[in-house]
Amino acid sequence: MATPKNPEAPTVRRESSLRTREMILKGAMQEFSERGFDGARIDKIALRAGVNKNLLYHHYVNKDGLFSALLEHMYEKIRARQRDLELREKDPVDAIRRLVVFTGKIWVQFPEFLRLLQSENLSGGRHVAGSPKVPSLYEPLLVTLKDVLERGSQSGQFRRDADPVDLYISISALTAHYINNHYTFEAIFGQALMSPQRIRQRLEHAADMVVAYLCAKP
Amino acid sequence: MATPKNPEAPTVRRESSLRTREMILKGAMQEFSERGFDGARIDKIALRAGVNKNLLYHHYVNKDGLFSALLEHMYEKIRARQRDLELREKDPVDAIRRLVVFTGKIWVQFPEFLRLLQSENLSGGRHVAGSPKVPSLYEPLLVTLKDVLERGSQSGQFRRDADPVDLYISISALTAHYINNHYTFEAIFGQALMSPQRIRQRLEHAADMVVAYLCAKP
DNA sequence: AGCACAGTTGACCATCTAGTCAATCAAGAA
DNA sequence: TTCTTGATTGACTAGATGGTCAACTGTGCT
Repeated sequence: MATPKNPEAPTVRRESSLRTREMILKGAMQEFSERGFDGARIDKIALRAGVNKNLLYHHYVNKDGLFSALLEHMYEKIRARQRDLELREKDPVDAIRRLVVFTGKIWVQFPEFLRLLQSENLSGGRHVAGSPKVPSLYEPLLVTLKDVLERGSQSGQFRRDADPVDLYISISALTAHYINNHYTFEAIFGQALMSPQRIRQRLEHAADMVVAYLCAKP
Repeated sequence: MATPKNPEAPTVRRESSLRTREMILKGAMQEFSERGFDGARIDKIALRAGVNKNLLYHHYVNKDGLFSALLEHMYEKIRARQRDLELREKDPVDAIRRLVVFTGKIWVQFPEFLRLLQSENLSGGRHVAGSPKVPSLYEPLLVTLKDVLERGSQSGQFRRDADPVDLYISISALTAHYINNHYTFEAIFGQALMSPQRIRQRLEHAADMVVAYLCAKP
């Protein structure tokens, strides 16, 4: 190859390596989300990806590098998904309601991502800390949220003192915490929590709570 | 010894073994909460407890047994703490508000417990599933909560359709999720979340949200 | 044709780790 | 004193695990 003219050009080899990287991330996603960072085994990831173990080291340096890459990849995927939801044009109350339910459905659809985050926070956030890409991904969401809050308070429907960061954390909490901890909650309360109906009830409850907060006078 | 008359009698040996068990749990708490189940090392636990490694196996059979014992121990500790809070005699709104803030403060005071739960849920709740003690610990809390809700709706302050289980999960979510995921949230939002002032703001926000939900008409 | 280099591979290893074994110690019942 | 029994200890191991080494392949630039 030796100093190619166009390094971005899709050559046969470039495509093949792209495919293997995809396969590796897929295998890593399964293994890391099922066992957490420390429980995950490099050999199992290679096996799941159907790829020679050394390719993981070739492409991602080491276990931490692989986890970091996977985390970024998933953040992008989830944010892209969240961006599908258009909030600017709707009635503020509807917009917030939809944001809550939609966020909850994302967790249901990608429970592996939640487990990844759980594992990441358990290990002190060392991978996400080294990724400047992540905050930039979430800035648009915050802007949109601020915009909806602004419109809601100007129309007199929303309180004026709501903090967008706290609000987003609450939306995330009310939906994700339920799924993250369903095993222990099921043990505590002795009831199934992951049936579709029960999840629907949960998301309605979460949406009710957020809307009630925003519409309450402080 | 050979068939002692009173097996409960506090002999010198019984006391010593009690002390070592305490030390082991203390070391296990540190190690498990810092590294999660898979990341924790039996040798490190023994070292931290200042105790011979084989004593862990003598008293708790294996790593899983130790984790289960620790989990039960911590559940008891946390629930005992929660029971300190008397909710029956207060105004319903005040009672709920206090429950939220108090719950949040417990997480701040015992962050290791939250990490333990995170690790437990990450590994599919296999330890808590085998413990019949845990649900019985939480039944009184549910009863109290139902009682407060009942009083609140009879006085006309609270909505009538609030589900106590969903409500408790929400209280837990709004407070614990913030702490559980503060590393990733800090990375996302680029702001410190664990300062005493910021935590106070968070707990006020959580209490506001729960109260607004209960006081809203459905 | 020749060559450089990313991609790919199997063999290998130093180290770590949960768990085991067999022996020793000492409290206290008889 | 003797003897049982739980508490305690050091030495050991089988297997796993993250990571390395050196070699090979074939694309595509010159």
